[in-house]
Amino acid sequence: MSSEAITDGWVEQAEAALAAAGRKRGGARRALLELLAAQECALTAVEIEDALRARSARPVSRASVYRILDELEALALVQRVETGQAMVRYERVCEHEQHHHHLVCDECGLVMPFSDPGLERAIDSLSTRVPLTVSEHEIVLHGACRDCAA
Amino acid sequence: MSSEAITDGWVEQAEAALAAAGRKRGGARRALLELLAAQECALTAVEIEDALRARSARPVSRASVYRILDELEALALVQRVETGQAMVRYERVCEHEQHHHHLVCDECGLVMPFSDPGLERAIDSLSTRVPLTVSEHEIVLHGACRDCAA
DNA sequence: CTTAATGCAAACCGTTTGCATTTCA
DNA sequence: TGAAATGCAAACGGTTTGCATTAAG
Repeated sequence: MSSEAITDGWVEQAEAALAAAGRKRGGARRALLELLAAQECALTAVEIEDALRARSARPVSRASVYRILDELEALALVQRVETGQAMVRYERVCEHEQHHHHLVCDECGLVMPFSDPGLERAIDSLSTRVPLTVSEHEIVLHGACRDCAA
Repeated sequence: MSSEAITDGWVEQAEAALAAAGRKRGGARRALLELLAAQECALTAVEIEDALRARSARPVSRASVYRILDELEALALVQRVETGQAMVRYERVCEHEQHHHHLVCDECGLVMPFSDPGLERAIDSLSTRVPLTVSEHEIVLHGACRDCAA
């Protein structure tokens, strides 16, 4: 399916990284990995929990969702996205995939990904001139989406 | 003092905007405005509350701090800054002042302002090509500050 | 006087933790 | 069998709300 093509073995990459870190396998985590692999953009913990319950996929408790996301974040397999919407969002990080950022509609809460080479260049150059060893950056543009602006 | 020179009458501008919106004046809000006017970078609600209590300035209750910040944000006099540190930060918005963004040290929590014309240009141009009527943007670079990276 | 401003304490809600149980290697 | 994984429910902590009181216009 298309989602597998897009993620290009991200689930396997994640499992390998976890194994290398001495972790055992588990069904809850596997289900969560597969869900994230199929997403185009960031989800909240609750959205993840609901999706796993709804999809007849293995239900995973809220606590496990957070714990698993934390582990994945520590291994840089997942990234937090702060959209200013009270809850944190999470999405997979895939090396072979183009880095993207987010557009947030402050009216309806819609979150969309976007990417822009010029912006990446500006950030990369900036990163070398700043009193911080930059590990990550996150750009969020706020505004009104097409439907809401209409 | 330098803080007044920097803020260039922001307190008065804010009071005027509030009056125009039909609001009455109040001591708590005034104290909060003066505190924000004197800051160089974003503060959390708790930091604001503590600063007002400590400085022998008028103490302001936590609830009022949040309510006042919400009002000021609605009038675009104050801006939220999401640093991914669990609590939101707030800082004044001053038209006559150069727009800045933030560096966050993920080790010690230090938050520093920075600005970069190239980045602003990239964002402005980007804003016209994206399916969102952009009202605001926020850039946060995460990493390790000089002390923590050492 | 009429409405906004404020304080206090309780409610909220996303997230984290403690503990008992199950599963993997 | 020993360590990691998971679920459940309680605890946490930042933020918001309800309600009574005070103060501005």
